[in-house]
Amino acid sequence: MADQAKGQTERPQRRRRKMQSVTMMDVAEFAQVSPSTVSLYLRRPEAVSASAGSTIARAIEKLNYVPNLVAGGLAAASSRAVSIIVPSVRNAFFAETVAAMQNTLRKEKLQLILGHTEYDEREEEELVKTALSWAPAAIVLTGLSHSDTTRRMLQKVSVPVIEIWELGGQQIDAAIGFHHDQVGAAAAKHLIQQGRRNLAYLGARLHEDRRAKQRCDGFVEAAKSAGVTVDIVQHPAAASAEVGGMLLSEALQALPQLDGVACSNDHVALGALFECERSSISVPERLSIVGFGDLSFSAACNPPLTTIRPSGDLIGREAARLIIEHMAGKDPEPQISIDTRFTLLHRRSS
Amino acid sequence: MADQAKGQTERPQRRRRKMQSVTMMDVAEFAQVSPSTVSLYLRRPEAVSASAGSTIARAIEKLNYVPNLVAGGLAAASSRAVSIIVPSVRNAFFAETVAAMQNTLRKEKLQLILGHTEYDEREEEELVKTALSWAPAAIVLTGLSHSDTTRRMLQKVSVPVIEIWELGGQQIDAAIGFHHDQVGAAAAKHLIQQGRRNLAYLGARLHEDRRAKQRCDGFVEAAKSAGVTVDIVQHPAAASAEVGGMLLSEALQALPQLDGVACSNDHVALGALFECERSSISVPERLSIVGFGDLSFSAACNPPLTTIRPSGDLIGREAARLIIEHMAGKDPEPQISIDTRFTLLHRRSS
DNA sequence: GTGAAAGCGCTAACAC
DNA sequence: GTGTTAGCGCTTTCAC
Repeated sequence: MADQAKGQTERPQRRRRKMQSVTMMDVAEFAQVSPSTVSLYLRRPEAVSASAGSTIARAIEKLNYVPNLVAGGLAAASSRAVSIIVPSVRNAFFAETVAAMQNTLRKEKLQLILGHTEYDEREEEELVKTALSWAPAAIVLTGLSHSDTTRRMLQKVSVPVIEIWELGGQQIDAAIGFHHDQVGAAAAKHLIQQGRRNLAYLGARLHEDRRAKQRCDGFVEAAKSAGVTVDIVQHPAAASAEVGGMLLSEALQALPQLDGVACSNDHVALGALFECERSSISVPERLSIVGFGDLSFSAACNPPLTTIRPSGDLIGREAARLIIEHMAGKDPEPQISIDTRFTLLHRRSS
Repeated sequence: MADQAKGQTERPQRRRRKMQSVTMMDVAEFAQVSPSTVSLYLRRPEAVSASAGSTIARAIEKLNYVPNLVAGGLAAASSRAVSIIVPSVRNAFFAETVAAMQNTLRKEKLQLILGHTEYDEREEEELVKTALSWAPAAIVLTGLSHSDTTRRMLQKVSVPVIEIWELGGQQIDAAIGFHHDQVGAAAAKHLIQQGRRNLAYLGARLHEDRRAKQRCDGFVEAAKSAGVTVDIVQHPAAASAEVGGMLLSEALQALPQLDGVACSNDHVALGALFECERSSISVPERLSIVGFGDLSFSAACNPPLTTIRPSGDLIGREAARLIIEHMAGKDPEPQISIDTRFTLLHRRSS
């Protein structure tokens, strides 16, 4: 299987390991040029004469040559891989960013290497270490909070580091995202503007999800400084509709006057909506609900959910852009931070 | 930044590229052993004497050595990377599988390289080609349907290929998943068992999503052979609650007698549920709804959604297991196919 | 159990 | 514009 399409007397005593069948050298031989010309053609076709170019193209086609990126990465001391580390791709927010990055990077033939921290800094540390051993073109992390070791490793290294989905802390190099406390504040302001005076924040996994915590804090602070009643009701489990339902009934019990809630995200908000339905609490008349995320169901539920959209895809595209520009030799301004903002979508749940 | 922690007279005229600061050779020098011993220690610690082992361990620690997996991959002609190609990680089903794989593979220090086809065979072909150029330890594809070129490339290559999320077609090598037509049939049987006689399938993106189509076909066939009325209502857009609402009202208009629907997935089912709420159609009294996926909201909505759970995480774990076993030298039976089954969760929407 | 030697397939100076 | 040359950092025989 390994030896077809190759001159049979060429390398007679190459040791028989599982090797690549057709290499750049084979292409070069076939096209009657040197390997470096082939290499050059592959990376910068315009730098090669038209005639040589087309001969090489034909040879590649004929031999069915697939370049070995591993070898290329070793020789160039930097691979065409980008390492991205997120809490989990099960989370729709990060999935969207990963998908957007991948879709932009693939046009440049860059590969994404994925890692999941599951919200664990130790795990992140391991992931960063292995990521580094791939000599990636860039490494993308979620959030600004990392272990000291992680931070040290990353600072020592010449790979560009991009932190996503959070702004407003100490960043290693580039950061792309938004201020989560501003999200919380926007939700509070919106509810107050709607005449609500007894607020609560329904929070899920606030102890682990730093950004959800920031949104919560921003909410509480804005409410307090506006002089309205505000409370936090939370659950240690991950955000889900089930948790949302539980949190809302708990909140209602604690604050019978409750007339406005903001939620960790739209899953929680959806659960709150379901709970209102079960308890015949009319939304938004008796209670206003604001979510976060603008997930796929948010515009379709009853009533449609007022929510804050974070543009996770923009984050991914911007990250990809930074990486591509860096590879093109453009030296990025250090410590750059890009605010992708967010949008409050006022729908009928408030 | 590249030169610290290294003997300064050792390699005086190494050209100044962006190179790794501390290499295996540095570790060997420091530990007073040969590089091959270090290499051996790293891969099979038990094959090295205890004393040498601990000296090397200390050297690694001291120098803060991070192995270069790219170089290793080149020398070994196979990298510690697994390529996984899915339609999109935005889709919760594939996200779950990817997450499960990653979580299993990471214990073996294997990396996941991710690619998105966006349901495009041409794109898949490109992705497979680049995947191959990474000399991955294995390559994982979604579904059994690929372009001829893709299939040919994959067959010619010695990398293990695993196709996931579909069973029952012509497979390249290993396949892990379930029969989607059986899912459809199970939904139909369930509805009929509940006394429903006028069924419809609410399908999203049936022209692109082959597996959704199979579920639909299985549904229709089972219904027909049971002698009940059945219809298909579909929309070209991706599955969403919005589409679900539209499809249900369309179905209701076409079949006023309609008393049972199965949906492309739970997003569509949720939308149907919302539409019932808006139109005051009581579920399940007047209409039964069955979804697919058991997504995070499915148990929490009103009424809780009867659905079919596909165990996407099992698929991921099994794929990872196959790969790990293969790397351990275990020759897998060729053309193995693992049926991960599915479970119908009877909740109150039917 | 350990080391010497020979690459893996490619890139990037640099000379021509 | 093209070829020559010298590695990139590691793994893997094969002796010892």
